[in-house]
Amino acid sequence: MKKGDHLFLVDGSGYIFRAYHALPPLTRKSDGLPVGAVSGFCNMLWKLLREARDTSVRVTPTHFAVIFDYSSNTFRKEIYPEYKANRSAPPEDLIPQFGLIRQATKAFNLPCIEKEGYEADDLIATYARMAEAVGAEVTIISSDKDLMQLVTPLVSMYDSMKDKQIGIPDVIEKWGVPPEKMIDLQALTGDSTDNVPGIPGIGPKTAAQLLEEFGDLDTLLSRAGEIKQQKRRENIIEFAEQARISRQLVTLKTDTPVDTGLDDFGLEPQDGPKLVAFLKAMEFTSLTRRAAEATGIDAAAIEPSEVAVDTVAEAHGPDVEIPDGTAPAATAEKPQNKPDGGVMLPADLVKARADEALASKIDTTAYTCIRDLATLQLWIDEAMEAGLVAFDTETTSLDPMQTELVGFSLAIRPGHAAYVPLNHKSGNGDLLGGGTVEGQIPLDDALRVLKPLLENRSVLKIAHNMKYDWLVMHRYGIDPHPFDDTMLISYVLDAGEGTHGMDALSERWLGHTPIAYKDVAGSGKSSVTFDMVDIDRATAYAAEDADVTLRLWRLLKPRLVEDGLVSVYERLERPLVAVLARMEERGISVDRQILSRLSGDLAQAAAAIEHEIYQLAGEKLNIGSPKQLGDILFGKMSLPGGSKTKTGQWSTSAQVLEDLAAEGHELPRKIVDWRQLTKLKSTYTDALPGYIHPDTKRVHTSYAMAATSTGRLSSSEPNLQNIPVRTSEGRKIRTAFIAAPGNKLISADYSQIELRVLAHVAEIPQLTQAFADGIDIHAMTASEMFGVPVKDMPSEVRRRAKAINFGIIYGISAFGLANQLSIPREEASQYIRTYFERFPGIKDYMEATKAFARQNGYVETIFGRRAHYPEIRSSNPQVRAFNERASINAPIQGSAADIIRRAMVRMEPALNAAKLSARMLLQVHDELIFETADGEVDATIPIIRDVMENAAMPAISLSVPLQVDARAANNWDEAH
DNA sequence: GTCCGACCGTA
DNA sequence: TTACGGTCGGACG
Repeated sequence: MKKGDHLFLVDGSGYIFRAYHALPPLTRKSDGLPVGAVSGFCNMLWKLLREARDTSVRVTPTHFAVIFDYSSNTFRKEIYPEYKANRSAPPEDLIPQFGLIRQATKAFNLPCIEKEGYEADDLIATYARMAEAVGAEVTIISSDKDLMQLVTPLVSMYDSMKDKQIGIPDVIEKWGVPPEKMIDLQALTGDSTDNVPGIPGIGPKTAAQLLEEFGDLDTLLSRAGEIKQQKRRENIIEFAEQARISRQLVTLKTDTPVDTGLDDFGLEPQDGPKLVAFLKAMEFTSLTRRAAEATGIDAAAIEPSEVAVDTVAEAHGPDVEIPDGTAPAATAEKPQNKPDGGVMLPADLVKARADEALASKIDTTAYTCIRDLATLQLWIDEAMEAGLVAFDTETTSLDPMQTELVGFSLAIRPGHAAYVPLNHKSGNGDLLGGGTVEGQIPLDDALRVLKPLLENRSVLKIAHNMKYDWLVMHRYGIDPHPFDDTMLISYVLDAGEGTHGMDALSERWLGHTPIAYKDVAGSGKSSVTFDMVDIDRATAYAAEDADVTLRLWRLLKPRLVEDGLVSVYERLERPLVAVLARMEERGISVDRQILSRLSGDLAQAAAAIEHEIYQLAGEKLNIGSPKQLGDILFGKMSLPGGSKTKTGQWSTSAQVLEDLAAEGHELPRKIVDWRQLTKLKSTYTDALPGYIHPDTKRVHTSYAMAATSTGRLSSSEPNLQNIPVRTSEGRKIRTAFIAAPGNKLISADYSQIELRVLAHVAEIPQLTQAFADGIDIHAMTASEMFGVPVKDMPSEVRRRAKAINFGIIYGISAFGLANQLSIPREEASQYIRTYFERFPGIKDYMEATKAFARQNGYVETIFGRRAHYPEIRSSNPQVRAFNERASINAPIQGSAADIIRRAMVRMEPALNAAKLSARMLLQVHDELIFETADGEVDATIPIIRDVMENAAMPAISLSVPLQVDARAANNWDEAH
């Protein structure tokens, strides 16, 4: 930058608040996202930049930057803790706009500047002085009086909302003092909005008069005795120190350490497509049109950009790989409905959509069946025009890795839905297998016209359980995006409130029972695959699913905004869909021979024990039947003590049998051994080979994203999250999970993540310190509780402390702990009391969590995910106690689940950036399994560790470090 | 054929 | 004492 250049500095943060209050509220039509301040901001930038190109206007910028506050924790808080302490949380419908305005700045191709610990005003002051020093002119786009101290012959201000230039004469006219005395003036008057005290009874007029008379603040304070008016004199003397503090508070820092130099602010040409894409995403139609015209591009050809929405104030940080900013929503306030009406606020939209959903009836006879390419093209054109479409696939199997596409359905508006049959067969098949039904579009033709729709970035695809449809379509060479998933939206909104299947949601929200699958395809032995279903029946069923999905989306999506859950959905759920789909698609290699050999060994060992059991029991029996076992043990043999199950049967649990074995009985021991062997055989070594895919020769599990109340994933068909590890016999099964030739498996797991989360959320100093020091956490607990030194601690003492630590995470009860440790309940009770005495913060956390759950009906993770406990207020003490324990556990288990989700979302980009080929294969709650080429192992592990250990950042800065242990080997057993 | 309880594998 | 899914036996229709 040089003399003659002209720097524009926009006070972005100041603008947000002013625009929010000055402009009418405005929400995005499609989902009710509040965008009023964003709209005003974009219009202002547009105007400033248009004038910048208009050479007939005298003032034109050569350099341009938009400056934001980073957070309210600045050096001023240290000088004066009450500074800005009177500020309440911003209104909820303003919160998402903070992030959007930063994204708008980038869309306009302008530098977006912020710095932790400094206010926007300090950065503006610093840059203004830097520019002045090289002889450049500066215009500050703001009307904030706090910035007026910066005005000089070279620096002026511009109030964009009043279209008014502010120079030295304007400051004098308005405040009665020149700019350089503004600091002293503000020190005297104070500022109620920022909680700057000043001197009581002195307003701008008096302050100006006093400064005129005495020259400056210091002179005034030293000669205060000369003031004639008694009250004024007394006040100035009494509050002199307060005025000096005020001066420090209002004086802008002109030496802020800055990361970006002035030369980086050079005005770049507009990036038309980028700008139009953002404006389209915001649904600012007229500005989109103007921007497209001015930059000479076709707006219709530009796809809206994907915007990230923060719902929590101050949750923005510096640029990171993944835009971020989730944080607890507990401090956010409910949006205030504006009485002036006219504009739909989220709450109104939610209500309107709920009414609409219940009012409109679903007519399954009104759907279209599309049987020729021209009609399909018309529907696709219509969906393109609409910008959104509900989509659903119909297939031959529930397994997306095996299934074949039979048809698909589309819905563009409620009631406006169609089914496209592609591969229906005739039912009266003879030995030749029946024929393909006439009048279906050839699969390749249909996919050719469907692909541009599903991959068009300007058309939102809506599905219920998109991971399934994504996998199906991906196998046909299509990568659907962008998308919304009504199952996941429901999960984010209502986890813990029933299931999130489409039929249940339709029932719950639309008051409509969709056609049951079994009514179309039959059930059990008489069931047929969907390709054998009559096309008319299929049309009613399939098109209805798309219709219902669209209606659910219209109803549920706005609730995300109202409840402040947009970022949970957009950061923790939606991006994971494709990540998990790829993991499922990759599968993991399982060695059939190893399993087969283990199976044989287990069968032999079990058979031997079986004979011994028959001998000891004196008769043959079905050992797998707890009922028969109970009759023998406690009836015929009348062994002592057995407890009963809920249904009054004798319990034959491992615990009971172990206790009997400890008393010297032989039979119970044999039964326990037999159970272990047959469990391993039936559940693992016999079952797993059946899951090996015929083509890929790998095992492809399926992850359920919306199955748990806490935010954890679950795995099924097969469940790869419960592969044995605790016993050496069980661990042999893990040796069958192997890396492909030339590759290694890497296992990376978080160490003690839930206890670390507990230390963070409950703020327990001893735990935090122990994790910071990297010492044995259970031994530390034992030492604190029992006064035993950590060195040479008996293992039994440590074991008890460990059980208590886990108990705490589970919402401890004396009954449960007594059971776990096989000690009297009184003793367990005493342990818990001692624990709470040593770690009082734990007790506080538990009580606070229970109270929150009782008050709100849900609890929250550190990232704002909710887990609902509608029965926490039950009058049944057992039910209530159970819900209390679960609500204590959920924030801990759920926060850990959120952390690993964040790691998973970031993992692929991080590996790609490092040019590594490692593939993420499995997730086991606190562990990730990868497969990578032999030669890349050493380079890959540090990347994995880095992503996992920093996964909470920057949204949450944990008070404890996260530690990840990672190892590579040829099989899962050795890698773990 | 379908459902539920008991049991047990994991974090 | 939290969160899951799979297998089995046994009862029901």
